[in-house]
Amino acid sequence: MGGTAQKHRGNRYGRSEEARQSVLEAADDLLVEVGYARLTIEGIAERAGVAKQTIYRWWTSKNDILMDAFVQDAAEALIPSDTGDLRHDLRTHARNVAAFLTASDAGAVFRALTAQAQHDPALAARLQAEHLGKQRGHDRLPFERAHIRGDLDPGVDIDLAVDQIMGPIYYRVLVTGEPVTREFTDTLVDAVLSRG
Amino acid sequence: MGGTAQKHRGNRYGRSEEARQSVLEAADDLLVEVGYARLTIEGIAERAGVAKQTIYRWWTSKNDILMDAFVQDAAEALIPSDTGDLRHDLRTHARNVAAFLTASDAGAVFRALTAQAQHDPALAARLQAEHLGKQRGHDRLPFERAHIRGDLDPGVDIDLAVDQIMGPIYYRVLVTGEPVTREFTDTLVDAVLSRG
Amino acid sequence: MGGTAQKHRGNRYGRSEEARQSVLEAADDLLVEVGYARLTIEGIAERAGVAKQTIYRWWTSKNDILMDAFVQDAAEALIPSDTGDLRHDLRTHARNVAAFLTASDAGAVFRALTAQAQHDPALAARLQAEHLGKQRGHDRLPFERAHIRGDLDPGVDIDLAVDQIMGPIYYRVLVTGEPVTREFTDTLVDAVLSRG
Amino acid sequence: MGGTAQKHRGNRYGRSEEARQSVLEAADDLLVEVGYARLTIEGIAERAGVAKQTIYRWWTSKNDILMDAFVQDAAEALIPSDTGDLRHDLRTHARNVAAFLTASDAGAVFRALTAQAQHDPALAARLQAEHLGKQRGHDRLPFERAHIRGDLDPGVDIDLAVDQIMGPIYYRVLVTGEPVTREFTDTLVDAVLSRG
DNA sequence: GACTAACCGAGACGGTACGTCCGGTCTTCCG
DNA sequence: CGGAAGACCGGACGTACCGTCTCGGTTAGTC
Repeated sequence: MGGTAQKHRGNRYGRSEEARQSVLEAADDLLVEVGYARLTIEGIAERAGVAKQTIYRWWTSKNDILMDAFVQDAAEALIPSDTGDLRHDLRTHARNVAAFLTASDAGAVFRALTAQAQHDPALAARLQAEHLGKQRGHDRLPFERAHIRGDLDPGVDIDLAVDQIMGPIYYRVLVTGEPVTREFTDTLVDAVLSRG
Repeated sequence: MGGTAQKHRGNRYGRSEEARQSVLEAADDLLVEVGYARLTIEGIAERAGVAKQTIYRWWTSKNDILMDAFVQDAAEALIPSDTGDLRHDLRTHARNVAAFLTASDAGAVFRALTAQAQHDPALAARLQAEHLGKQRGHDRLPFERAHIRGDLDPGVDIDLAVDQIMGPIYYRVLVTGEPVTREFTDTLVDAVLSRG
Repeated sequence: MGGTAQKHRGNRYGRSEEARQSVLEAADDLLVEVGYARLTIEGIAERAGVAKQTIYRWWTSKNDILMDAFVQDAAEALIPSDTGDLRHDLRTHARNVAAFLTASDAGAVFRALTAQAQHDPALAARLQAEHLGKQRGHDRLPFERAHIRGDLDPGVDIDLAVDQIMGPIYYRVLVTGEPVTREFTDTLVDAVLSRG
Repeated sequence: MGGTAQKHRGNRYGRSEEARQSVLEAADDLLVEVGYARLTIEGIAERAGVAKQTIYRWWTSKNDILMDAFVQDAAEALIPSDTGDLRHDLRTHARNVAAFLTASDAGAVFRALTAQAQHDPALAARLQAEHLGKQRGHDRLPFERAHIRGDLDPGVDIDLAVDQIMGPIYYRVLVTGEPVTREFTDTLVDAVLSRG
């Protein structure tokens, strides 16, 4: 990315963008096909048509690869709309988050990464820095816009409100495994907005 | 236990209770000492002073062992008190759940199991059947007691209320990694009770 | 053996003859079916319908079992005929030895035992004591009978003569793997008798 | 050797000659030290300072390793001298064969391989192809040289003569366990030469 | 236009742990 | 007290990946 990697196949002036892409795609595909436990670096290398050493030159672990793949895929996702109607924007955003987590390939990668982050502080930090921080910013957006518009009760703690909407969604996905319906997300939004 | 396993060291009339205990304790200890990733069945066997085959005779995987260890440890934990005051009981329970998740050895095992359950449906099912189902029952108890006492607004959806309190707690623990303070849990309880 | 074992199934008055026979037959059968390398004590026990401990109570190793099985089977075999004609008796005996080694089940057991005796001195000693010593006596018989009849040149070293006939037969069977034909054994006999 | 394996430590252009040698020497040493039965591939790997997988990459079994070790060691051994005197050359050769079989490390490996070849046809074939065939050629040499010199009775069957000398030697070594004395081998040679 | 440093594929290597098989021992209950 | 059953500790099996290390080939800027 960025401009260092061009079309060459790799030499002292830069890495092979082609190899990079092959690896990320192979990792994505294999995660979906065989699952996290059976995802191996050797398998990724073979599927990508790349030497194992090439992977070790640029990534430190399979989590590192998945993290890159996830960042690339999920880069622009999950920015809430801005219709000027707080309730509507929140309801739509909550639904989108639920769909992302339960129905998309990127969501599968996210769940795998979140799982591994439980026992890998470095991964947890990267996930926080490169995704969760930004995502929290997105999750706060509807409230901040409403605040600017003057539509928001000044007593509202935005971080708490975000936790109260997002928390139960992630809880169902990661812990209880229950389906996350539209009724459920709408109710969560309404509960937060009806308070105060 | 149960009557099948007695004092013998294992023969055709039953397994060795001593070996069973050694394995579960070794697994617990090693998880805390070296972490999930470096927890191996060979390591458990060595620490427990047990042959590897004895482990494979009774358990199918290291997750299976951890599940047993967790069920044994967490069996009686996290039952909410009953003071007759719904708000008080909920606040105390929420604090206890948070402490369990973040500060106890059993909580560490739970987080590891929840993580692995993301890519192991069989483990997810066992976790649901042997812990989460029962725990949800416990989490509902304060509301049900209040309902019986006539202290609860009849319009309250108990399952939703539980998700709204527990969801954000697990979300912070498993996803964002933020600390779960007493203020946070109290506020969650109050938000649920103030609605309607 | 001996008379201590009768029809009972094993109690304080002696071992079970039935179990003994089952084990020896199972060992014989399995040796032919799966070969020496895949012959296991557990396999013999299962096939014989006998507990492993019963085998360990009476035998020390699978070689020990095979040795018993072999002694029982080959007990009366390979005694040379006595027609009064040294050349004829030797030729017939040499042919019988060759047939035993190459074409019989007992011969297969013998070859397996001889092989293992190369790296098991205890087995070598038992094989010598319980079979080879007796067999050497049988191999010498035609010469001794001829000696008594006065048909044998007094200068003949009987042990050497036996080695010169038997040696090449065993050599072909155990080492070169060449077929041992009637022409070959007849020639060996003639060569020994023509000398002197 | 031969050009494929050079000084490198093993890469796609060839294997590590150093590892190959370590394994063969470790196998040789351990066979003598602990005996065939206690010779394990793990033991060889540890002694050789080599990974188990490296052994499995290049050899199929411990017999395969021993076969390689034997071929390398015994390559040039046991070629009979050529003094122009058939009786003398045969006597010397017979004594050398006996000494090889009973007193040398390579002979110990040979006996182990011959033993295993009884129940391993593939090993028997390799032993035949890579050693016994060549050795039989060597064993025939004195007779062939004498034939060329015109010193040999044309009626002599060389293969039979070789069997009559070598057979009893191997028989004593592999079967009866009797010592193979100089008198014994000399007598065998004389018996073959005095016929006709 | 030859040189050269970094990247690339390929894959051998020393390791660790896997899950299985079997050896030999021990314990329990039955006959 | 012998035997059936089978759990137990121990150790080796053969396999799968790990992460490291050469190799020879390729490529693009430099001299």
